[in-house]
Amino acid sequence: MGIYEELQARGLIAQVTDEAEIREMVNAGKAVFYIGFDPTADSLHVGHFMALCLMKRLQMAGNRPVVLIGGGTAMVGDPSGRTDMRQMMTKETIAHNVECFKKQMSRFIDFGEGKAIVVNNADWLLDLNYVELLREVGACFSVNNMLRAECYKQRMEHGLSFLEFNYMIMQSYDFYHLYQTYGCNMQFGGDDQWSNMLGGTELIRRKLGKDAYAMTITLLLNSEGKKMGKTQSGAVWLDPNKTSPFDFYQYWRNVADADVLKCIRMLTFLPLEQIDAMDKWEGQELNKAKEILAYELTKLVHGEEEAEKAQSAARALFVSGGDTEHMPTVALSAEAMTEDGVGAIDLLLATGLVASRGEARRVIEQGGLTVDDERVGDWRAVIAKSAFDKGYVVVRKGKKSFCKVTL
RNA sequence: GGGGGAAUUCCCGAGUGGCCAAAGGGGACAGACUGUAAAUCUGCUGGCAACGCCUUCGGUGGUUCGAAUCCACCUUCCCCCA
Repeated sequence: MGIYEELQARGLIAQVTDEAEIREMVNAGKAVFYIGFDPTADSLHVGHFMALCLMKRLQMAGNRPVVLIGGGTAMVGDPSGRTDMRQMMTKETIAHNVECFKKQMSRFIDFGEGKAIVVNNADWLLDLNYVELLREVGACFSVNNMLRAECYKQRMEHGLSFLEFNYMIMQSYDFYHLYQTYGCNMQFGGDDQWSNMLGGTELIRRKLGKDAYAMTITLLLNSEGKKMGKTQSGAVWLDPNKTSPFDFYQYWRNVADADVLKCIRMLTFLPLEQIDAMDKWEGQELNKAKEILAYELTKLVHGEEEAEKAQSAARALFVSGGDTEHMPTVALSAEAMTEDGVGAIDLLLATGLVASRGEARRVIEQGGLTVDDERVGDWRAVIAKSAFDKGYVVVRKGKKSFCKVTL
């Protein structure tokens, strides 16, 4: 089985320009391909992670990856799949984000001699001359066609600035540039990038009369059709300071039944035979699959040690008798603890699990607070100092939020 | 360039002088049921030293005893005509 077939079996391939050609090239390890990442935040998230994994798989099959960081395109902002305009970012923010991206990526991709390379499109886009560019590539684009592109459709209803309209041209120019500079003949990207990518192959064909290829990765959607990797409070980040390994683990541990196998197939590096065996699992057995998914992904992103810690902390909380060593921990401030002990509201507030005293009171009134497995039903209750004799108490809000509190 | 409309709490969206911390829905959170799942039912959803007080309806000023609501200017967005 070639790499192309494997990608297919994992459900990673969404659209391709020329299946036969791409299959042959990729399986033979002859592709020089690029994936673009716009540095719109100071950390990569799960969506990027998928792309990086794809890169890794293809690299392992002998293909040469080019990581393109969109320091230039980020100045414009990609309107694809968005209903609102992007916040304009300052040059300083973008430069900072570029650095953060590079650091995180080196964890997944081998940038050793003759392996993958990193480029930043700011290096060629920022120096472009407007009129020259218009004459050189602007002539190759049909506005009629562009307006028909899927990525602009949504925005046609709400308004699209000329700035963002040019995003497709920037991205196309990137591909054209990389084709000429590095012989890069293939582009990968999220499925929402399809029209932008086609713009590039079209430009190369018109300008150079050569064929270039594009392939998109299936977007990771849950069974309700929503993008995965997002929580109430935002994206699931790869930076441990933005999303702790424990929270990262818990995110995957809690995916819906219908999504587990899909995630394992698409995101992990487990052999397909093993995954196929899991496919037969049902009901409670799926919990095992969720644990595997959470463990494997945490290991890939944060390393084996962190994955072990997260797993053991999770088991400690949900399965009795585990060790509490790796649970998220907070120290109680000296003021909160009086002679008698600490008020239930103050204790809950100290964990950071609630945002205000009002919310803390509400949670307690509704029976959501547990201290060392004892439900505290009265918000006026005081947790005796002696409860801390062992050095800590375990505070639990609802079913899934925990925190160990030390003195 | 001309004309018309819009901005409300996490999101959508009612509200056009006091009865408004602001209907309704969604989401989130908590409880019951469970498998750390889904579905369902219930509660709850600005803050606080809490029968009261404070902050909030794009921004800044103003009218008024009293403004989300009226007026002026500003900002942003949408639609129509060029």
